[in-house]
Amino acid sequence: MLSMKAKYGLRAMLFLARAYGQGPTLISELAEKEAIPKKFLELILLELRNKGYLHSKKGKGGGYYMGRPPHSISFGEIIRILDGPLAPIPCVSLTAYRRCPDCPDEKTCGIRVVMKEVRDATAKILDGTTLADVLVRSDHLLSSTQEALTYHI
Amino acid sequence: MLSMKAKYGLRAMLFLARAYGQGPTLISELAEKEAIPKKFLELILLELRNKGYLHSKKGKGGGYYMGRPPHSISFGEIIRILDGPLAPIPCVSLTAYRRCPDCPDEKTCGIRVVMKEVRDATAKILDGTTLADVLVRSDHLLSSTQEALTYHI
DNA sequence: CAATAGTCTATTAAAAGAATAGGTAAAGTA
DNA sequence: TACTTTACCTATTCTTTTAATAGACTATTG
Repeated sequence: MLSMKAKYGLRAMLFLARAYGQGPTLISELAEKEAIPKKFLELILLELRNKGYLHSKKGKGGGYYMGRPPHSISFGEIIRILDGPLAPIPCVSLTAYRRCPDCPDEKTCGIRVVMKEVRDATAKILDGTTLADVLVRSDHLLSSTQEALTYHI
Repeated sequence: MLSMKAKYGLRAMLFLARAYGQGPTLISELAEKEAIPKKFLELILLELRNKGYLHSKKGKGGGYYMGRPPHSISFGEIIRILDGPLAPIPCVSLTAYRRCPDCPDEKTCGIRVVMKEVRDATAKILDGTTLADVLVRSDHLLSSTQEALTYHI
C-alpha cells in the first residue's frame, strides 16, 4: 500500500515537474494547492532534496524546484525514497535484499518465486514511468474528457 | 508489503494443499513445522475457514484440511482475505474501491493511472497463480537443485 | 465423563504512519 | 545592519496497524 507520504511526494513532484524551468515554488503554495499538510510536506521535500531530486533556495524569491529534468525521474525512484523497497517481501528486493529469518531454503520457496514476479512487474512499471510521462498522460486525459464534453454541447 | 499474517497464511495453505486428501492436520503440527506462532496461526486459519477455504474438525483425529482443491485457490484470494485489497491505492481497487478524499478529479489523476497499471499487473499474477501451481513449481525447483548437486558429485 | 482439539473474545506490546511544534539558519531587502 | 522571508532540522505526539498472547468456551471421540 502506498503511504500518504509517498502519495504527497508524488503529487508534489508532479507539481514541480509542471513548473520545471519556471523558478522556485513556495512550500506553502505547494501545500495549499495540493492539499498537503505543510509541515509534513516540508519533511518530504527535504528528503527528496537530500537525495538530489530537488533543489531549494532560501529567503525571498526562494522555494523548491526540480534538481533534474522530469523525464529523468521515475515513480519508482520517488517511491523507494519515501516508502522503501517496492518488493512485497525483502528476500526478493534488488535494492534492499534481506533474507527471511525463518526461511529454510530460499531457492525452493514457492512464495518467494511468486513475489519475485510481482516485484519485477511492479518495478518494470514504476521504474519505466517518469514524471514527464505522467504529465503528458494526464494532459491527454484532461483534453479527451474536455473534447467529450464539447462534443456533447 | 506482505504482512507476516499473509505470509504465515500462505505457508499454511501450501502445507495443507500438500496434504490434500490425506485427512486433517493439527494446528500444533502446522505451527511447529512451519515455525509460526501457534496462537497467531489459530486466528489465521479461522479466518480462512470462515471464508470457506478450509474445513476443520474438532476432537481427537481433528485438525484443518482444504475446503476446496488446491488448483482452485489463488494467492490473490488468500492475500485479499488476510491483508485486504491488492491495489496500492483504494481508488484503483476493483474489490474494495474507495474514492481518495482529497482527489480533485479522479479521471485525470496521473498517479491513479500508474497505480492502476500496478494493480492490474499484480492481480494478474496473484489471481493467476494457484496453490497447486506453486507446489509444482517448488517441487521442480527442489529437484533441479538436487540434480545439479548429483551431477557435481 | 475425560481427553483432545478447534473456537472465540479480549488484551497487550511494539512498530509504523501521519502529523505537529518550535526553534535555527540562510538569503535577500530596506 | 536590522528585518523579513523562507527553507532547515530535531524532537515529540497522536493514531492506527501489526503481531502476538491469554484464557475461557465448545464440540468430538473413545
